[in-house]
Amino acid sequence: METRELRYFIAIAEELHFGRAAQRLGITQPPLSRAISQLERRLGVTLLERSSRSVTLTEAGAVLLREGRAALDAVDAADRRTRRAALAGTGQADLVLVTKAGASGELLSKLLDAYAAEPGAATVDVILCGIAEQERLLRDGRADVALLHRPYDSTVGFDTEELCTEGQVALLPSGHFLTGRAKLRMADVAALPGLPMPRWPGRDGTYPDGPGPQVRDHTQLYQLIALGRTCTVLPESCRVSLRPDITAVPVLDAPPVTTVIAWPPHSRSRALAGLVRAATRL
Amino acid sequence: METRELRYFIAIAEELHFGRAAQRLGITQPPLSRAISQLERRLGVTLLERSSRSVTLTEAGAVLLREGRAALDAVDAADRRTRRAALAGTGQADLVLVTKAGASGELLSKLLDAYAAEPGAATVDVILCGIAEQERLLRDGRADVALLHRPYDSTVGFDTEELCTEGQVALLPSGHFLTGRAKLRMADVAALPGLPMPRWPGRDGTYPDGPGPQVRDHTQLYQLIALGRTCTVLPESCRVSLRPDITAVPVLDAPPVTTVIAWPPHSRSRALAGLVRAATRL
DNA sequence: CCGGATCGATGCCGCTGAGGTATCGCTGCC
DNA sequence: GGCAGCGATACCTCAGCGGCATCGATCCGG
Repeated sequence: METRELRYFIAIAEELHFGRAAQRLGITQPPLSRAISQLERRLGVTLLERSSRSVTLTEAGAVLLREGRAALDAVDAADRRTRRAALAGTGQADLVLVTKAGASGELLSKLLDAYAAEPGAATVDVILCGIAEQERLLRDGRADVALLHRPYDSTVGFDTEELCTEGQVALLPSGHFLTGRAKLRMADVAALPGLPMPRWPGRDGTYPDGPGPQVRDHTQLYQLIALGRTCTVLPESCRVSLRPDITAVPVLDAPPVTTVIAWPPHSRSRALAGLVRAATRL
Repeated sequence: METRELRYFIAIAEELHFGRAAQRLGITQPPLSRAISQLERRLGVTLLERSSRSVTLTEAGAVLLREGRAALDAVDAADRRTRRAALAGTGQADLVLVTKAGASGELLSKLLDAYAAEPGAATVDVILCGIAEQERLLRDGRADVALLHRPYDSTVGFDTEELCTEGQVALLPSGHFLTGRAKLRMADVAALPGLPMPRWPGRDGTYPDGPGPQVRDHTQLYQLIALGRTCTVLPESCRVSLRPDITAVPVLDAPPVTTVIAWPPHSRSRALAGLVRAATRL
């Protein structure tokens, strides 16, 4: 199976329309029709049900869509990582690290400092993004390593080392009556009248239903907390960069958050191994 | 990058010889030379250092070898799983499960029974093999799901659910003086004079150095234990199928072994989801 | 120091197959 | 029933893949 065929099939499987898929691929419709039926012939499998008015995926087609995406990501990763490997020492970044904006800022800077101090350390680029993108960046080779936070982030499919574990704190508007308490329980925070927990977008970009305000990043979140519209529970390391109009109170029974360094299991380059070593020594 | 180019490059990177690589690929040498230099031109990267008497990999070439193998495995997996998906309901196996021979026999049969009793259960094939092959089979799509044993097996790169945890027992020849004890410690077993621990092959197929006998499977192992040539520590579930000339004694401070069900993270088909559900309900 | 052997690169040719244009056949809709 | 939308097919062109012959560089034995 050639990657061209995979790309074609995935385009059709996503569009469910030969014409539009062809347009997206920058070719015309007939070669696309032929490529797909040839792929079906070679696999000995019907991938699409065509009814001259609509195209639908068969069971096997759905499998190939899932598996093919993963395979194409792997091929793209090979391409990108090879290109980047060739630039080593030219001032380009040898490693690309992704993490969530607003999380583990202190740990990250300590890690980068510690690694940079090592002899022969590679240069490290940092990308800040949402969790949904992190996985994708690691899988398709635009990034090499990530800082993730269990149990919030899934570490499925990656090799990991634990870096540190911390408790969680509730963030409340300063002056809120609960800020007088030295410690809280989840039940105290969950049912606060007038301060519903915020809703974060899922990995498909849509928001779950519920009473809380929609938030996309920590700036929005902090603003809404300061305004007295929401409250939240975050790892206690967020305290070092907290605005004065927000107060943090430890939540005893919140699950502890473990920061881990994660990378695709097969890609253990020398530079990556050095970074991981520096991280575990912190 | 096309899979053909990847296959060509990997062949050369492994052989480090254009002629032999071409032979292995079933083509002649000139097209291979051209394909590689074209790949290098397209990537903008030198992959091989040719000195007209020898071929060596560059840094970037080594990266592409690693990443390319993973990518090709992913493409092969897409191919195989698509083919198998199309055979659903034709009496072919819908799921292929791998595990080590001689481990968790009881758990496995309970799992298969429980799943088979579910409405709409798919047919499940079982492959027994060594740990080195398990990973590969899962990665290139010849298998869909595995039973692994932490901490012995690495679960890196896979999604897992824990099934059960058990202690470990020492296996000694019946009549050995230690079999009179109700419990042991690792130190008791490690330093037994005349009963050195056996040596298992690593994932490259070679045996580590040491005094113990080389073993390749449990039959060999049991034979050597019964002969009084070695002893070992295994999960206690091995007791149900133990020969009478071998005696098991609990080892209190041996690390507990957790049996997990593992699968590639992106491939969560309905059948697989059903099997995992049945497993967690055991 | 030279002739032969080895090995990768290059020039040239034939043919497969990928992509384009035009058109057909089917289907749902007004 | 006419028309529009959509995928399949027929036919053509040409890029590019693979094979053959050969070149140029390097190593080696004598």
